[in-house]
Amino acid sequence: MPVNPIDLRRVHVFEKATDDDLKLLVQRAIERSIEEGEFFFFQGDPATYLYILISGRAKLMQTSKAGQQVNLRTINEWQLFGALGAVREQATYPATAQALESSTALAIESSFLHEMMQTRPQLSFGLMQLMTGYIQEMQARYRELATEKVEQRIARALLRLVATMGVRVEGNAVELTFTRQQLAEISGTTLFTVSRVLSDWEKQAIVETGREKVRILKPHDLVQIAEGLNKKDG
Amino acid sequence: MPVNPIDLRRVHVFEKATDDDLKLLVQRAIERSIEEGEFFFFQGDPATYLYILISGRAKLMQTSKAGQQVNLRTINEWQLFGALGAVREQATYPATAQALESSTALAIESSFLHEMMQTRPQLSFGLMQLMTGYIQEMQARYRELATEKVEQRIARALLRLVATMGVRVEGNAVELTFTRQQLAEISGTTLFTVSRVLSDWEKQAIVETGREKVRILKPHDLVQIAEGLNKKDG
DNA sequence: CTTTTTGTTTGCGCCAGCGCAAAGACGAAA
DNA sequence: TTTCGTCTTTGCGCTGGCGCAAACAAAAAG
Repeated sequence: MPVNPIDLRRVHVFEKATDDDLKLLVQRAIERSIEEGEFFFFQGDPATYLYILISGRAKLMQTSKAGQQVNLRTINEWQLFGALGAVREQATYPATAQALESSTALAIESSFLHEMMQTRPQLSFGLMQLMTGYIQEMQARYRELATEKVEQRIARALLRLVATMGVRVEGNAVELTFTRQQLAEISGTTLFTVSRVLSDWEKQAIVETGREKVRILKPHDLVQIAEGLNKKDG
Repeated sequence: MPVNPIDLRRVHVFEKATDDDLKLLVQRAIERSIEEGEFFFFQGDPATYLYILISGRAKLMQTSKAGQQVNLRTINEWQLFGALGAVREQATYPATAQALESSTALAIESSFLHEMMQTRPQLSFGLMQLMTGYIQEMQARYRELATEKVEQRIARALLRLVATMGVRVEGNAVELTFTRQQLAEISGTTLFTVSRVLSDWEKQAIVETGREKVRILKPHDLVQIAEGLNKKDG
């Protein structure tokens, strides 16, 4: 089903675009639907299209020569990804985008956005803001990985996920749908360690766990842990 | 001593700027010289100026609430830093910039560059390219930290430093000037571990070390190590 | 229903790398 | 030269967190 141009306003980068520009974008866009586990693009492919996720969920990940993977971030609805090609000619995607569930995205030619930005500074600023956001997030995550203990990192990962995609259930509990494996990748550890830590927290009634489920009962305690202030009842 | 506008071309972002624009920038710039160990700005300060390092060397670092530090990158001559404020109004610096040696930089008001970018798409693209470069580097470093062993990370850090600031000496050896502590911060480990690893490599004649000096004799061996292919004579 | 697949938990062994301490080496200054 | 401060090395003990294996649990498929 066709996308309403107005909906594109939900994409931060296009917040201040004119109605006409949005219409242009939608006209030039191709809709691509893929199944869970399939790929929008692979690391190393020429970055000819940029994508806007309109339904579903995807992840960006990076692989080293030795074949080891890390998750860079999770993409939710109305988020832009793969936009690098609009900046640098002949760029290749620095990461792989894989659908976490059946997903649909709008694909727009990178060169088209590039052209539009030539005459629309607002668009450039929008994209730059998106980029500075990434830079800051990556810097923060890098610092966390370098200086913090696993427990802190898992806590932080959970809090970040709550902010972007938590679903409020009864009371002030919030529920997340994630496998231990995914959580491990996000927080840079192993599924075993995640499982052990979550079991610990469950004993302390900070969370409730289930298959592919984490329900957060005491967010404040998680914040304490994330900031390294949980000096054993200090 | 005054900066020649033409020299600003050495800054990637200004590569394609007109002579007039460069002149404008220099006119609006303030020269700031600081001593080793002093600061251009602190994390959390309002990002009112952006800087171009014209001599010396500086580092960008980030501190967590708990006071732990990481180095984000080293800034060399003719590199732009602290440019975030030109993108987002009322932004604050997400990192602290400290001089590694006596350094001089041009300070330009963020709002001024912001204004210029309104009418000069080339400038925006230049800045975006800088940003995508950072994003990619941070992503790569994050992956390395998450998946690679210390030895690999130290090797990688050395190779990166060689590329940006290595000084060629006799033969094809390259020399770097860094304390073990700095190398440790860059590669996300401790000065002890760096020392041990370098001693190892010295025994294998891959490097020669001295006080604040690392001379790389066999870069190729380092590349092997960095890529995790040094399976004990595999 | 049964079987298969996918996800989770937990025990156990192990080791890379950290932290400390103490000694050594180098460079600068006097 | 000696002194002083900074940087480096190395031994030693310790532990956080990884990796494997095996059992268990829940969902999906048949």
